[in-house]
Amino acid sequence: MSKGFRNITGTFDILPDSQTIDGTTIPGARIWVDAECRIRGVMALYGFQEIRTPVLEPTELIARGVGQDTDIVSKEMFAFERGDTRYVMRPEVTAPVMRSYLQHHLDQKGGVQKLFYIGPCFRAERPQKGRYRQFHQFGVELIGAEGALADVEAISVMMDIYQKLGVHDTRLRINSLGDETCRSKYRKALLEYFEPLRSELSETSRSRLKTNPLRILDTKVEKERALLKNAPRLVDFLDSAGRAHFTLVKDMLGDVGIPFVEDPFLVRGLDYYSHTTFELESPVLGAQSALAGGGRYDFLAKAIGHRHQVPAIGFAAGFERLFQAMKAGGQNMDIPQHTQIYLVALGDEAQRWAQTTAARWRSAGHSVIYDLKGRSMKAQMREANRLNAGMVVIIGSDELASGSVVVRRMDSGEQQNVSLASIDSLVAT
RNA sequence: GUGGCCGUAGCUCAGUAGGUUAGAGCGCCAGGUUGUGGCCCUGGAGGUCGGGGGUUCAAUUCCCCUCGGUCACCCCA
Repeated sequence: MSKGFRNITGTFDILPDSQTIDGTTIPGARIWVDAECRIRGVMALYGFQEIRTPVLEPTELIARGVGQDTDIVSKEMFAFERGDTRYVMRPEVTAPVMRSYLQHHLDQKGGVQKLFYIGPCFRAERPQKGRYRQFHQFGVELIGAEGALADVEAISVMMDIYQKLGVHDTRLRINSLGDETCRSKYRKALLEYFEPLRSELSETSRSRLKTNPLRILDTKVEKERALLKNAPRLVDFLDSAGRAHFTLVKDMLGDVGIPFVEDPFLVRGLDYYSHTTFELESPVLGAQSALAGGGRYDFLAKAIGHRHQVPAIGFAAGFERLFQAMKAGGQNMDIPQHTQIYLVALGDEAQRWAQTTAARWRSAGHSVIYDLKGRSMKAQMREANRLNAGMVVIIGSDELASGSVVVRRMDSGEQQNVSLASIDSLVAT
C-alpha cells in the first residue's frame, strides 16, 4: 500500500493482538503463546522433551534426508552459498532432529528419545490459504523404538494435543508403506498396471511413472482416481512382519480409542517414510486440509550417512492451520491484555510517586502500569479500562497533600480512600 | 512455475454511467463530566482512491504496464 518496507511475501508479522487481513486471521502473540503452552503441557504428560535445532542446516542434509526428487528439495528450498558451504533454511525439522540425535549420540542415553520441537520452517512455494513461506510447526520425533507401541504413542500425543486445543472435527487417515523391499515390489506392480493405461494419465503422473510411481496414488485428477480403484494395493505387498506391524498399530489405536480410517492411497511427499504413515485432516481447512502428518522413518538415519538403521516415528503439525481450525470451530481468537494495577498519576510529583510505587509492587510480583505521557485523567482511566486493569490507584495533588490515595475496583466501580502508609498491605492481598 | 479474482481512511467496506470539498461503521483523539473507565451524545484527526504511463477540457472511475494481496493448480504443515 504505502512505499515503506513490507514483510516478505508469504511471511507475516505476529502482533500483540490478533489481526484480520482480507478475511484471514493472524492470531496475536498471546494466542501463539497460549497454544504453545498447551502443547508443551501435553508433551510433558507423555514425557516428550523439547529440542531446538538451528533454522540453518547444511543443504546436503535436507537433500539426502528428505529426498532429491521430492518437491521440497527440487524446487522449494531457500538455499544459498557462502564460501564453500551450502546452507538451507530448514523446510522441515525431522531430518535436522535426526542429525542432532546422531551427532550428539543421544542413543547412548539409554531408552528411547522422545523429542518434540516448536519452530519456523521455510518453503519457497506460492502462498495460499493455510500455506506460507515461513510457517510454524510443532512435532514429535520418537527415536529408537521400532514396535507398534511407539507408533501409537506418537499418534496419541498428536490426537491429545488437538483435543486439548479444542479442535474436535478431525479425521485420522493411516496407511502402511512397508519397507524398501515390499515397496519396490509394489512399485513394479504399479508400473505394470499403469503401463497399458499410460495414455489415460496426466502429464505429471506419466513423469512420475519414472521418478516416483507411488506419488500417483495421491493424485486429485478424477479420471486417475477412478483408475486407482483397480490398481494393486500396497497392503497386499507387505511382508508378514510389515503386515503384522500395521495390524498391531490398528488394533492398538482401537484399544486406546482413537478413531481412524485406513486409506490405501495415503502416501507422503517425503522420501524417508516407511511402514506406518498417517495424516490428520480437518474438513474446515479448504484446499490445504492437512493439520498434521507423519509416519515411521526407519531409513532416514542411513540416508543421511549413519552406519546403522535407527527406528523412528514422528509427526509434524502446522500452527497456521491449527489456528484456522480453532477459529472455524468457533474458538475465540482474542485473548485480551490484562494488568493487575493501573496507577493514575496527575502531576509531576504524583508521577514520581507512581514510578517508585510501581517499582516496589512489580518486584513484589504484581503487574503495574502507569501513564508515561502525562495524559489527562480521562485518558489514563480509558487506558486502564483497555488494559483490563483490576484496580486503579489514583493520585494527584490532593492525595499527596492528604496522604491518602483513591483505590477504585474497575469491575464494580467501588472506591475507597487508603492512606499512603497502608497502601502496600492492600495491594499485597 | 501456471491460472482466476481483488487493491478507496488503522480495520471492514460504500461510491462516482469520467466532473470541481471522496463517504459510512468500527477504532483512535478530544469535549460533554475544569480529577474518574466501560454505555450515550457531540466534534476532530486520518486518504497522493496501490504505483507509473495513456485517452480526455477533466481520471479514484476508461485503457496499458507494474507492484502488492488473495484463492486455486502442483505439493505440503
